[in-house]
Amino acid sequence: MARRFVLPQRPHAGGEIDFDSDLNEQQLAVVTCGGGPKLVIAGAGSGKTRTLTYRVAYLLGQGVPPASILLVTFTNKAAREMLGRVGQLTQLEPYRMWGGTFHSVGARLLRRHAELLGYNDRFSILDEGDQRDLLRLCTTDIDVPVEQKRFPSPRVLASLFSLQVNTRQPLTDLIAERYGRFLEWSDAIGEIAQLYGARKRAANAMDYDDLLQRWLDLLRQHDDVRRRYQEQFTHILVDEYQDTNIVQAEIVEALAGGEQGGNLMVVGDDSQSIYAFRGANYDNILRFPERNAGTVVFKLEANYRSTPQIMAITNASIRNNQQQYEKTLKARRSDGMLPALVPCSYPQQEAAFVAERILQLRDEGVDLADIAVLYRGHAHRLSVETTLLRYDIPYEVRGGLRFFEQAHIKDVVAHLRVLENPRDEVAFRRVLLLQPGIGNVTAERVWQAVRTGDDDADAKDLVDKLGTPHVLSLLSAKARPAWSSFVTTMAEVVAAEADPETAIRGLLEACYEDYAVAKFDNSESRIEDLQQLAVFAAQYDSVHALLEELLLLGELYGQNASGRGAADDDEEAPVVLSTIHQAKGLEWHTVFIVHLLEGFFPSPRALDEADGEEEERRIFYVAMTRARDELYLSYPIIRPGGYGGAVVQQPSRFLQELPEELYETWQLEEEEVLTPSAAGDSVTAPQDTDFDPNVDPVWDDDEKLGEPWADD
DNA sequence: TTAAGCTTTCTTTTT
DNA sequence: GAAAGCTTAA
Repeated sequence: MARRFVLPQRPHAGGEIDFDSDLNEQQLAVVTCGGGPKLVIAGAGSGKTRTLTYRVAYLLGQGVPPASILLVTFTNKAAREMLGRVGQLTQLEPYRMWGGTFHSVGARLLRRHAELLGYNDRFSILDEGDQRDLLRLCTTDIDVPVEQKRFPSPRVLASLFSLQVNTRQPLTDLIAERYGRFLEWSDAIGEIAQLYGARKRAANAMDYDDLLQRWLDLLRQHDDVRRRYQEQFTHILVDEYQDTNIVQAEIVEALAGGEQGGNLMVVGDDSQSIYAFRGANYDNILRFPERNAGTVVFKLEANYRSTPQIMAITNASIRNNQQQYEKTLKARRSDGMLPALVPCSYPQQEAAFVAERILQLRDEGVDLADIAVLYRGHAHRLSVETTLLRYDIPYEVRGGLRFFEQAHIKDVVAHLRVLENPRDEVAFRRVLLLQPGIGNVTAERVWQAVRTGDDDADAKDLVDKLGTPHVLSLLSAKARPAWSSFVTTMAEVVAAEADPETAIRGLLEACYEDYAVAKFDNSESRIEDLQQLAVFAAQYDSVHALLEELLLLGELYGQNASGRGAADDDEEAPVVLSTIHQAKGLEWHTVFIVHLLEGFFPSPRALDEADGEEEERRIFYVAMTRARDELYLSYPIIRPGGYGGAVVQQPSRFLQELPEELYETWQLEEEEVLTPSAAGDSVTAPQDTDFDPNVDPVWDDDEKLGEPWADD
């Protein structure tokens, strides 16, 4: 009815970009290339992000409309940063471009077309915790003979079903391969898979894997939809392609397969593929040219990040892998110090070394925020964390429990989810179980009484039902007193509708604060978190937008995870503690990699998998290539064993295979002091030793330790 | 039927 | 060395 008036986006004057001087030859070739499938093998530190950014800017400059460009990245943060940068370069508003992770773009498209697949546009997204909750219900529903052997836990089931989607392997094969002991349960597991799928649908809910698989279904089953997006996305760029799985590859190939299609550019580094455990398929990048006829392969081989010394050691390490694209990274920086190999006696000493060296670096003028401590698994972070705390060095932990995954956050958010999607069984049960006097049995009854398959049902209907005499009759005497105030609260939240902040504050005051005090011993900090959540929610003008942010876009982590309230303004920006996986794509002046022990890194469980060792070596490679100037590889020779006894460990095989001339061994000596002195010079200057990583540096002893080494 | 208390099971990495 | 899961008491 209204007249359409199109406001074209035009580059402003001054938006001129000097491609020639901003990029090297290889980068420029990628940025300015023509149509057709493109594979860009981009070594670590080769300016991959820069190249992608300029490519997008270039396309816009060529007159490609922003809405025709789809940029898929590994994290949403990366997408935001890249598009923001494109915006700066081109003076165009970046919001018209499509950018994000596969999951977030998938969710966006699926909401548009949900009805075609039997969902509605307010479908819930189930995270892992929700997935497990639902799987538990499914397991209870099929009657497994209890007296027999153990049945796989929801966790195991979730990982099986996820791999089933992401790797396309038959369930029985997966069970046989990874959980042989559960083979006898294959039939029951298959049954649960069915049940789980049906229950997700009934709940109008998708888990992370559905966001990919349903997206592919959408493209495959609905030609008109597929054509529409093939026409829209004339340029598809995918970053970190080495970490995509089969479903993701098929999605982009389907999208790029249109008539003018084929403008698919994937960028990645096969040496940095570290997500096979969750179904990422190395073949995607290795065999991209086979799958996409006419592929032109580019290589970015100039490394601007690291010193030649660091590059020498990283290259030497990755050379031990068989499967990879041939490439030669060339150093562009001037010489720096040799990477340091630091054998330590025990974890506390290792942590002390890290802390002392950090203090020295700070004195030398290195920003704390430009220093990272990386480890293979979260468990390794503890000794470093406590030590940094003692040294009063501010730090920030990346990863671990995400903000949203903490119980108290999920509890409160579950209320909002019910309002958004009244069919969300998982969220509704969670809310019910918070009420006093209600356990599993009553929750089930109430759910059966109020559940609806009605597509258009809204939250108000649901809340109205909660107040009916019928529902009331299901409750035990214990549950009744609190019930009416619960129903009132929910009704108020419904009334607050579009305003997530008000809804959250209302919930807190009406009931959750009391609940938290009773339930958690650290209720204060949890309530504080929730206040933070309310503040955070204020930026969103709908519950819907808030939920999407929390579940998909969130790079939001727990407040309590940082050392000294790192966010405060006049505080120094903190040192970063992170798993290697979380460190992907980042870089620091100095990187410490700790706990490089055989038995930890490579992870023994990974070694069970085919090609497990190569993947672990790539993880090690990713870790080392994060460093620009200084790299410290350390390990404690004694680690506290799982059950009490300390165990002497070998250094990681990844250290043992490194040529000696590529690093320098630092021998730690403990200063002899009688008083517990403040941080001093207890870290010695580097010394030459003839250390051989095959031999324990301090003790020639390979047995279990009966006696503690204690401090001598 | 709930909820507390006790036992058991793991810990690789995450959108 | 914690969280989930099961048992048992109320």
